[in-house]
Parts: sequence; structure tokens; C-alpha cells
Amino acid sequence: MPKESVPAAADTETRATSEHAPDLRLWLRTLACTNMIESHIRSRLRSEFDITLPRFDLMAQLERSPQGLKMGELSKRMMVTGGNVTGITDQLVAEGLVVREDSPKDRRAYIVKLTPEGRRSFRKMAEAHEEWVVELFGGMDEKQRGQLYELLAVLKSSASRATEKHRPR
Amino acid sequence: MPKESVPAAADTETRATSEHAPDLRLWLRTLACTNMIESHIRSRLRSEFDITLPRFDLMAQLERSPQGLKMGELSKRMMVTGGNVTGITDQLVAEGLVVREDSPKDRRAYIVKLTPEGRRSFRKMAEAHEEWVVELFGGMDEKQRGQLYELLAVLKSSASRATEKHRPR
DNA sequence: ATGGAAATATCGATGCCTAAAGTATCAAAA
DNA sequence: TTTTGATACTTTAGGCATCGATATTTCCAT
Repeated sequence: MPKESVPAAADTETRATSEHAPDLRLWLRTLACTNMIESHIRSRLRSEFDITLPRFDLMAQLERSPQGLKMGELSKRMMVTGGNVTGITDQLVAEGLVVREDSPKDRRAYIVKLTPEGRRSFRKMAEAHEEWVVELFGGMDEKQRGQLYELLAVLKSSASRATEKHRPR
Repeated sequence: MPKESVPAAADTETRATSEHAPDLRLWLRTLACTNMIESHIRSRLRSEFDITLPRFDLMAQLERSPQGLKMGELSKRMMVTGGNVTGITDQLVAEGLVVREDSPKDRRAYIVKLTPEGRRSFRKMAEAHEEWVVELFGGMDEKQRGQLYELLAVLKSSASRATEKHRPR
């Protein structure tokens, strides 16, 4: 039985048509780039390290905070809800990459830490991850990357302002 | 009991630290912009039209193909797997926005079409959606938007080449 | 002190997404 | 005609994400 063909790179830009406003085309192109890159990274994390992006992200937070983090702090830093962190942490604990320790100060809370194996494992993955990103952006020259970086800052504050205006009740 | 605080805009850029390679910071900023915009759009689709982005996207495909599309065609155009399209279509059928008709030519296949109500509903949503995007990019001037559009084309082909090199067996 | 509000984490329900396996149909070769 | 392989779709299992509810603990105003 034939394996399902996979959406390799999620080129959302194909949604654009000539009738679309220029801003819409710009947005769809932005989305297409992000999807392509993120999907490539997900797929290599999976094929080369057998890990998912959310788990990698959680470990990245812990690597930067060797003293460990409470579930709620992880949740804030990763910008995801608490219930989500519970599940991802469960998985990493089961894999022996992370431990939950009781907080000595607050019996409601846990302190999550990388295990030695988790730390070792993460460092290898992070190195590869950075190389992939360098490859993905490697077709842009230094000046282009700088320009893009600046323009995205403008976009970010533009979008911030717009979302601000439409206040989340 | 306090309601769970929500990850409003997923600012992945906060993951960046000074030790990160410039390319990594650029990537995280790209991701941050996309997440912020996409999350805003999702949230407004939900609050103003009570619909999800995937359902909106599926309807957008059908709007552009008034003769209807087979499930497999939807899957290809939306760049998602077939099983996914099955689920989303089920929902839209239940809401009366879409119909599955038997293909007269091929008894394996369905033709999915917007219902009149689906079409009416989609047009209203699409108009609002476009306005939101215009607002979100409104803080950039014409020249900046043009530059961004061009730079993203460079990035897209750069990323394409990189993913090409690392051939998905 | 103590009673209520806030904080910490978990759980259950729901939705989107993939990969893999299963069913039905089609088309063409043996 | 029968078989064979490809195609169209569904189903199942697993992961990630949200939301809302709940249990426990802590904090604070009285």
C-alpha cells in the first residue's frame, strides 16, 4: 500500500491569486518562508535525533537556566499554556532527559531540570540546529540578512501596534 | 479561580540570547513575526466569525474553484495530509458550509463544494481577513513592504536550495 | 488567626496535524 | 476474465495546542 505523500514544505503562497491585495501576497509569502524553514527543521530533528520541536524548545529553555525552572516559568517563556507544558514535560521525563523536583520553597511547584544525559543530548542537537539555520539562510548575503532583520523589526512593531489597537477584550 | 493566562502572540524571539549566531537571531525574529500575525488572525476569526483558520483556508480554496474540488485536490492545495482534510471537511459539512457530492465519474471520489450559505459566509470573512492583514502591515511604508517582499523571495529560494540539498531520501 | 483571593499544576475535552494501515474503486495487463 | 497495481478516501494512534475546571497551597487583609 502506497505511503501517503507528504506536504514537504507547506508553500502557503500558492493561496495567493492576482486579485489579492499586495499586503495579502506579502503576508502569504512571509508565511510560506516560515513554514518551509520550520518544517525542514522539524523533519531533521525527527529524522536525525528522533525528537520533536516542542521538546527541543523546552530543553533549550532549561539549558539556559541551569538552576531549573518551574512549570509556570517554562510556560511563560515558551508562550504556551500550562497544560501543554505538563504534557511535554511528561514525555521528556519518560525519556530520561529531564527531571521534576519538588520545590523546597513552594509545595505547589516543581522545579524542572535537565538530566546530565539531557544536557549532553541537547548540546549535540543545538549545534546541528544552528548549522541547519545557517544553511537555510546561506543564500542571502550579509547585507540582505541585515536588511531583512531590520525590516522584520519594523513589521514586528507594526503588528504589535495593530494587535494592541484591537484590544483583546 | 483565575482563568489561565493566554500566550497572546508567541514571541519566539525571546528565545534568542547574545551568544546566538546572527542567523539564529534572524530566524527567531522571522518566526516571532509570523506567529504574532497568525495568532492574531486566528483569534479574530474565532472571536468574530467563530471559525478556525484551517476551515477558513479550506473554504478559501473552494471559493476559488466554484466547480468544487476532490478531497485529494484540497489536500494538495492546502499542503496538508488527506486524513486532515477528511476531518476538516466533516466539520464544515456538519456546519452546513460545505457539501460532499459523489463524483459522477469516479465512485471513489467526492466533490466538495461550498453551499450557498458557505459562499455567503466566506465572502464576509475574507473581506474582514484582508482588512486585518492590511492593518497588521500598515506600519510599514510602501518602500519597506516592497523591500521585504523582495528579500523574502531571496530567502525562499535560499531555503528551497538548502532543503533540496538535504534530500528527503 | 482565618477566610477568601490568587497562584501552581493537573486533567479532560476538543481540534489540528502527521504517519501508517485499511477499504473500495479504477484501469490496464495477463 | 482475472489479477495486479495505483488511486481516493477513511480510520486509528500519537503528538501538540487551547480552554475550562479542579485540587492544593500560599498570600494577604482583616
